[in-house]
Amino acid sequence: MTNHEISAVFRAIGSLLQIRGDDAFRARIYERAADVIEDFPSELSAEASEQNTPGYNKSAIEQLRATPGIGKAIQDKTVEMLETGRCRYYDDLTAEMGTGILELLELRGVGVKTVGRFYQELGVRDLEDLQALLESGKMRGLKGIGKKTLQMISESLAFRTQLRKARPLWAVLPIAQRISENLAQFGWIKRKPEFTGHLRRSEEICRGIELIVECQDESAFQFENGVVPDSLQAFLEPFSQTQIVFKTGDQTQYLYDSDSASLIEKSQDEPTSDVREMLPVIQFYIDQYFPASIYLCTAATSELTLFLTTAADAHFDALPDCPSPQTTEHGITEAEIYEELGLSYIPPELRQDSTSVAAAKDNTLPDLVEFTDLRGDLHAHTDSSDGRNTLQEIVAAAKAEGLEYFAITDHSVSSTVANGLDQKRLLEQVKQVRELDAEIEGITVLAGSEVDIRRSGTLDFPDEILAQLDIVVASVHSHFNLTEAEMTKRIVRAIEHPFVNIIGHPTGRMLGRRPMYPLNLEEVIAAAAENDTVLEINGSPSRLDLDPQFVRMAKDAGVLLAVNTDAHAIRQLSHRHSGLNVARRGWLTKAEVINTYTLEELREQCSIGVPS
DNA sequence: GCCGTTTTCGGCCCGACTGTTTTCAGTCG
Repeated sequence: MTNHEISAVFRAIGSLLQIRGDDAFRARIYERAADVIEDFPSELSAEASEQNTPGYNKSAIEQLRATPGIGKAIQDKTVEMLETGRCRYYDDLTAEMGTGILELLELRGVGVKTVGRFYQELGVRDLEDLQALLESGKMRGLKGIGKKTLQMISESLAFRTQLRKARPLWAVLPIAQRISENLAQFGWIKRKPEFTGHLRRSEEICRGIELIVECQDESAFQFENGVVPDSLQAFLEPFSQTQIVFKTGDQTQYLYDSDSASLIEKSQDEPTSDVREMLPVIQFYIDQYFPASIYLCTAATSELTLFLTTAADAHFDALPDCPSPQTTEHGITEAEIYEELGLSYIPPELRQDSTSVAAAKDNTLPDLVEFTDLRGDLHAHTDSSDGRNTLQEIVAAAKAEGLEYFAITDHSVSSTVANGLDQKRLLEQVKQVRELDAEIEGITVLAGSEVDIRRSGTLDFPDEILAQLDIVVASVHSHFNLTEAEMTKRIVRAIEHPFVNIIGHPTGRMLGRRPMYPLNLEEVIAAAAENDTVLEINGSPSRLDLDPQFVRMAKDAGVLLAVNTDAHAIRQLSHRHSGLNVARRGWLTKAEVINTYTLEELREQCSIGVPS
């Protein structure tokens, strides 16, 4: 198991204990353990840490045990998970309570106390139970839950229900990776499975998992006599609660019967001429709601399959012609397919809608920004506010990543929960940053702040303080329930502030948790263009804010963007990757992303890197 | 469950603010 998976188990234990009404302090220990392991600097499993010994990474476990708050019980359960892949304590808890109850915690308007009451007093075990309860009217008159709260729960429930079919990339990726790793072990697979569909397009919200596996030869997916190889049976076992469909290339469909491990021919659908319907594929559901497709191909058909399955429907329909399924022995490459279609090559991230097809026809597709173009990060936190690492640690890590410059932007005083810095602490930090910058070779450290935009649009620090900073990122962290007009005015006011360089996570959305706050993006973008204020693409997988559609709007208005990590720990420096994906999906070129600038260019063109 | 002893139990608890409700749960990063 990976650190991430272990962390998720501990977090679930913590939540379940609270819902059941156990000791809150004990529950908190599990949550803290989840935090520690999530951000642990090395993988605890020997495999994941690439040590050759089987089992767990011994020195990492010792280091974990030495962490404050991690005791023997947590260590034992961690080792148990690394050795067996299971945690008996967790299994017992979920056997008693189910896992559906955890989904209720994601609802807005309720916390662990209310969910605990639903569970303990009303016997609610999942979203369906709650939905039924809401519809029955039994929730009305419940102590402590008034009309407004009820309304919020209802809306949030609808948001969650929708989310079962459309999930954030960060939630889907680990499942897809696990499936890919499981498949890769089988002898009939020639090389590691490849992501396609939503995953290959790097969509922030996925509606399915689609993988391509290249088989040794076609016999691997003809399934003659209804025989399914043992390895595939083992693979499909966890999904056998849902319908599993096998399609061969000739439009024959089979239903998989897990009891007899055999295929039963399914009544024929209407014949179709859509070549995508003729691809050999195994389709099933990850759980009740989320579809997965595993496309089977050979070396000769792999790139064609990749091409056909990467395009979103709207994009596919806009293609001038459908590529012919005939292939040569070596197979046809995607580049050759585009050439044949009379189009310039369209990067997977742009195969979302019809607009890229039109641009490919005219040869006007942008030259998209590349990961290697990124020179620095302009939004990161240390343990002075709510980051996990010290200034020295995270700067050293940024340097090791090859960054040329790195801005320290801890929270400001209003963000009390995040231990925001007051003026005195900020000025102390600025001094430390300047000292570190003078000391360290190979990277420039910038002194900044992620300043709260207050309710009225004023900033959390006076001008004479802001003037001493190299960079000011201004963000909204409170009062999310303003009207659209109020929120727009608030943010525009911050944009107009002469010392603000960048607006951080401009729409405030949290993928899978809450939608963006009401905001008139046209006005915000127009103001940013007018005032030369940069808008942020926040690379945190749970945000990915701005959304690509807004990135494109900003680009078209001539606004520059910053791809920032908002790193709260060293590992989160990797958020540059997810941020870059968004930039590419928003059609950005190198010149439109300020992190690709040299420090000198940043100073001259963005007034970043110098006190105001 | 963890920690640290006045060494085998007792204390631990992100916190200011909001909004709905009437005394407290939820929110924010």
